[in-house]
Amino acid sequence: MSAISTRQQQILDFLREYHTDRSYMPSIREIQLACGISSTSVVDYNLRLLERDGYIRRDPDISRAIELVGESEADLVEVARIPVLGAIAAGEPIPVPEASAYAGGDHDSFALPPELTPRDPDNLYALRVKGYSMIDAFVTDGDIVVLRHTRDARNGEMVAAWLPMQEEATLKHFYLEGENVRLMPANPAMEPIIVPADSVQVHGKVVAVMRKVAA
Amino acid sequence: MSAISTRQQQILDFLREYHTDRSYMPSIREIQLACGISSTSVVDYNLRLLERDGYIRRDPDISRAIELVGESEADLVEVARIPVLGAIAAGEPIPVPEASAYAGGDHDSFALPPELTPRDPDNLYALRVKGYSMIDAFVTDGDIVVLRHTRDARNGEMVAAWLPMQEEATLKHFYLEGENVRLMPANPAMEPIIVPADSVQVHGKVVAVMRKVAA
DNA sequence: CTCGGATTAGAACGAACGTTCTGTAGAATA
DNA sequence: TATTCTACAGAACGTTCGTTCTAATCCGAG
Repeated sequence: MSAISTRQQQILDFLREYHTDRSYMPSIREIQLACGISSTSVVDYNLRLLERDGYIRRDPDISRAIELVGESEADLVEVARIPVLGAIAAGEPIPVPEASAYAGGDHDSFALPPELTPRDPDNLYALRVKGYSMIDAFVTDGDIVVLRHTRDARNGEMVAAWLPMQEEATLKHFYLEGENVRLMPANPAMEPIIVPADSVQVHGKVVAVMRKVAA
Repeated sequence: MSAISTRQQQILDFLREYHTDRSYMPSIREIQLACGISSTSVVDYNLRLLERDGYIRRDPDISRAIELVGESEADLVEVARIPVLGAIAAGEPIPVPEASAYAGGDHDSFALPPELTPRDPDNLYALRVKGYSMIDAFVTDGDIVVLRHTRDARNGEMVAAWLPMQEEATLKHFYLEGENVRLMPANPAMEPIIVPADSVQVHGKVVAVMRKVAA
């Protein structure tokens, strides 16, 4: 790509701005007006140069058929939108996802970055952490935990579990040992909990944790 | 949204297909042709219904100004790509971002979800956490910490600091108190560190933390 | 059956729009 | 100085395109 004139940069900037606003491209006369150009032929002239140099692509005879090549589209990333179903706190039952929740439910949603998205992005939901009861899992008040809804876990996986006897919600590593379940804190300095297998309700596996640090 | 007729579904499908191919929308006559409709007025009629029911949005008098609301555009999210400059560990100096790093450097990059992106997404970089020395900040091995590069912090902000005397990197809340700096662990059960202000190098403020939990 | 709303047809109008032609002014080149 | 290339200006032409008007057809409710 060769260097670009002020005029062409101006047009390019306007194209980007206009497109993010309206999701379609301006007409030549709109470019003319916005950039203070006195003739449509000048716009056409510069668009030709921009196309020759590979900044845009045009479809002849078609209105507003300008495409920005590369860049602008490049940092648009496809992310999984997952619903935030509610909060998880020590003494409160864990919200249960209904089938409808994953679709276009009226929940808040959260964009999980691709780096944290599992191969299989189904049955994911998120909960906001309330309180400081899960610091043994390096999770603190205000964090978002992303869960995959499942009723059974494999050994070693971190699960969100509800203990009906204790009336307690917790995030622990899961180990099934015969009749019992051992729930191991992520922090090895803390003590495990061992409870009968039938008094543990696994609500999902923890997939990711994210935290926005207050300014 | 009310139910949708076969014809309208057909048009909607064509809009999606056409848009992914060309990145702009078809004209009414192109819709007519593609869907085997005998009159442009029928296309217009059905587009009106689609707009009334909230499936699309149109800009009157403007060619090809049809927007698909929600869905197709919705899971494409503009995210900030931030460079991962290296690792942060207790006994190792904190990597310093060079000016070139933020641009098209050859670093790994990470897509920060919009929910965690600050108003001002400049000077952001990320570090991978090595080891378990920062559990008092609820940060553990393998976490990604997102930092905003700055040399001075305001009281209360969580910073990434390097203590040259102790040769130690740490994440703590920052409080300047006269000649000294008090570094408070996020976990209130831990003890603060108080050091002379000139023996603390603030490398950046912590903006976000993210963790992928092992399957 | 009749009535009324929903859907389709055909045609035409006029605005929006891309394109092209002619011409000018300045900078670069020789 | 003469020449050429770049950038801009103004106007006009011919499509493309959204819109509208009228009328026909279909179909379920009463």
